[in-house]
Amino acid sequence: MDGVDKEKVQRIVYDMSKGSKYFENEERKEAFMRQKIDNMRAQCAKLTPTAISQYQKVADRRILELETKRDLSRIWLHVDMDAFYAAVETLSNPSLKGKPMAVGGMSMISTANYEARRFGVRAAMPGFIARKLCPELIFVPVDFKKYTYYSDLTRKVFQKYDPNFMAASLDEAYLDITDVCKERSMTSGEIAKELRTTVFEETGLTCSAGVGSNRLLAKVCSDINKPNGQFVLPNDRMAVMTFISSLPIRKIGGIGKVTEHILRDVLGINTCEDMLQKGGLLCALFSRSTADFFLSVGLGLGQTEIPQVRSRKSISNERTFSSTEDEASFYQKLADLAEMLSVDMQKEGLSGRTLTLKLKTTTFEVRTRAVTLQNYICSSEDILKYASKLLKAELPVSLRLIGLRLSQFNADKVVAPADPTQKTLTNFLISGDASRESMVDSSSMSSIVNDHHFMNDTETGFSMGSHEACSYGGRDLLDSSHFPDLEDNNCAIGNNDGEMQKFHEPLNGENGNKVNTPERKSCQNALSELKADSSSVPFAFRSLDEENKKANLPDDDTVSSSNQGELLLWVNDYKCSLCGIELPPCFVEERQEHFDFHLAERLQKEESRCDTRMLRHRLFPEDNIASQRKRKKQRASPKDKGHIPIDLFFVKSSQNF
DNA sequence: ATGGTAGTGGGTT
DNA sequence: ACTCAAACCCACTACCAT
Repeated sequence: MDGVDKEKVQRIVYDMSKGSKYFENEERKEAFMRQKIDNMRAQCAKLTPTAISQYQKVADRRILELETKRDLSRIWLHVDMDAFYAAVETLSNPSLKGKPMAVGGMSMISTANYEARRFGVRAAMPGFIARKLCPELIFVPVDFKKYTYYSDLTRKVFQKYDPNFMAASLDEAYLDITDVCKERSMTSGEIAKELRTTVFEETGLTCSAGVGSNRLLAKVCSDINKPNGQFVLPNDRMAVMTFISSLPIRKIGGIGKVTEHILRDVLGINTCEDMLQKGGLLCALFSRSTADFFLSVGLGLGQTEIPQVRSRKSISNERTFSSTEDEASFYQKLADLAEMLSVDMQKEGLSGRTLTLKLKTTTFEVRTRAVTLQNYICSSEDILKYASKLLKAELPVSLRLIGLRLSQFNADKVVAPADPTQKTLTNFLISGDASRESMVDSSSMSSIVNDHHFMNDTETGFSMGSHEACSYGGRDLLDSSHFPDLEDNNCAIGNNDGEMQKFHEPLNGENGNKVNTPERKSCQNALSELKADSSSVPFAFRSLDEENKKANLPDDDTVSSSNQGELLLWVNDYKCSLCGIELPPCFVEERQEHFDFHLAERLQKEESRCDTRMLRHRLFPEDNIASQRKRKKQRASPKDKGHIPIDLFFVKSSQNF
């Protein structure tokens, strides 16, 4: 954009943000990024000349291999509507024409028209800053219905050129125009021009187009003569290499601010061509998939295939509100989100077994906490039940956002869960272990993908974003290796605070003890349950342990040596590890009955060949209990040491035998 | 002990 | 008084098998 006073814009944005919680969080993030860059630099410096030349060889070979995959046979067109939301709003209110306008509100704007952009107003900029940059800026609230309507109109046009076109968003699409070019004996540029004209005729909206031999290139091209323009990159290797050579890496989809920064500051990479020159270092510092992506960018390669139908993997919703510590309002918001999510799930006929709670604290720190269930859920009651448990473990906390996500869908849209439960009991009875068989399958599948790494990123901690989406779909193999009915201890609430937190913990002195470590979390769980019912919890494994030690029976491997699946545990102090039924700790008698039920099942099966001593050994294998207890204890943080974790115990003692 | 895998959290786009 | 949704990648950990 010409005529934008960049420095003035930057100063205003800075002045408006400075001192805010948001700004402080941005500074933390930047500090973290600088740390990452320093780590990578150190790693670079450690490389010996021989190692570098080794990696260079690896890179050269990789480049040759990637080159063989170059496909110049397809013609891809990327269409991008110009300032889509703003343009639609101008259509429905022509008085906005020629005036600086933004779609959104004071807190955030989605799109700005070109008049507003001249003032430095941008998408994803908060409205109050935009207004400072351009006091006469007109704000128009978002109206997705309208945008969807116009998006559908454009898609009807796209369909005429490629019935299988790929919609990337409401305002972007990829079309494979190879066939239509051939059939109508037109050049790709002519097709692009005609398509843009038709879109304008049908909608009154302008768009920009890019043509290239793959989607990555087409996308870059559509940006070149924007707005209301187009650019064609011929399907010719030399043309592609020339085009790519001077192209700044930031223009590539999948390379954003952070990646650009890292590549520039660590390796001195500015253009796509530099990717090839520094191929050795890229292979030395990044995982194979990431290095492959970078190298293929250097070669101007991209996806040319129409991807297999990608089913959606999660549904989520989240809401921002003014910061509060009020727990009652948290639960109200949670209930609303659960209701909305449930409606969305049922609209799609889906149910999921992993529920993720997302929180953004007042200081803009984002946390997610997830639980994977044994059964699939989609009702708002179930969602709210588990979401509340997740949230409870985080209290007290001051929040500005809560979100919920359901994932790990049932593949075949059957809502009835039942199956995992059944299998568990069966496994229990036959002393078999379905998970073992499943694991064989999944490991053999993923070994295809994980056969080789240049090296891992342990030290750098660098993680690449969604480049896979526009490069190689190799990881998709992994998706089919999730067996929904796989029987695991999958009810544990995980909590793995990442490096980010570790890093800024020290910077965050007064808050340091509030960080939720896994230890703290599990203790909080246990504690809250204790509060709910501190008197009636039977706690029997101490004596049990002793008993079994004395028994010290010889191995009875004749049936199976597997101990797993045979213990009755109350996972999270709530759920039977054998069949998934939920019984809170206070249901003491019910729990005993439940245990008896499993026991009776087991006895029937075993009676014929086992004496009771053997049975007891199988039911109470000391190692398992002891080791699980040990692990639980290790997780307890020093200050909570006094509390015994109670989310693991037997209902009945061995006296029954 | 060692190595592979699934689940989870967090970052990035 | 700095959004929302969805995908993917990596690090870490617990767990399991050998």
